[in-house]
Amino acid sequence: MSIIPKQPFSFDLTCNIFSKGDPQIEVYENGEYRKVIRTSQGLFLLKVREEKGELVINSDDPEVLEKVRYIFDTKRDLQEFYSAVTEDKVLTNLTSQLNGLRTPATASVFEALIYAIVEQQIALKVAVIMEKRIIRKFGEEFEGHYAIPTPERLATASILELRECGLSTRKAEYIKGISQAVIDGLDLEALKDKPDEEVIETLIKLRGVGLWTAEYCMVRGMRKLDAIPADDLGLRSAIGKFYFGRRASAEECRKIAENWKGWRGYASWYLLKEYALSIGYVKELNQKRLERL
DNA sequence: TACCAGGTAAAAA
DNA sequence: TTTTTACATGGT
Repeated sequence: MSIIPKQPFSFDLTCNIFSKGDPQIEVYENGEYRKVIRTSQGLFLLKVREEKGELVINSDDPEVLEKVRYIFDTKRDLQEFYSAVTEDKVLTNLTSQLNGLRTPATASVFEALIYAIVEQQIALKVAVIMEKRIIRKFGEEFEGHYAIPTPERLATASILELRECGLSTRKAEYIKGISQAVIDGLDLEALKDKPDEEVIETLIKLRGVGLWTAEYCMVRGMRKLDAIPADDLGLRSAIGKFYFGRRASAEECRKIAENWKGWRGYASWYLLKEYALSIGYVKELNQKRLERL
């Protein structure tokens, strides 16, 4: 089955962050995105490719297709975002360079929340190593791949087992606590439909979840596109580079972001993408463009 | 070798 | 109430 995404849409740019991913967890290689997802039918090894502007999926299950639409944000009209930020020169430049880039979401809110905890304070590269250890250790094996661990599995993991993945005792406790809260009835998925303030209020009641973690989770796991993790070091560096010539403070970030109202999540993703994740890619892309001229 | 890194809760002041 | 500290570990 295939999906026709709303243009502009760039599968290659959107998947780029997975190009160095773990082939057994989540990866983009040889033009194919691959990940084990959880549906009401159980686990499924999702494979997505782009052909002639359409996303080709190895399933015709409506639930899987809807998941793909969600992960790659295929229904959104990016032109609305581009039009909304035309007064911002920095962003206008980026939106033309990164035309069609979507923010890839996690398949579940829980997944984003766990990543957020792991990524607190430590270097992103270190965090990614730990995340892979956690998934390999606690995730169910399926067709040679590993699924994202369930709250049930993480809640019953021992502190020692989690620490063996490199986590601090504290973060191990956070992850167990959040998993237990989900088991006890906290419906993270339902938060997607609640107003931003209510989501933040709910999330920061959890031990280990501060404002940064809540906002990160909203952007990465809920498509709350107006949320912005202003405390994020990477974002503060990115905004700083473009608007201040030094690392910006969280307050300065929120102030700049007022201009992007309605699209703060997307705007910050474009800035981060350029600044930290794929500067090389954009350069390479532009180089290819030049060569063609 | 230190020091830093997409923070947070708990202790100390 | 506000400020400081501990935490884990891989890069640089």
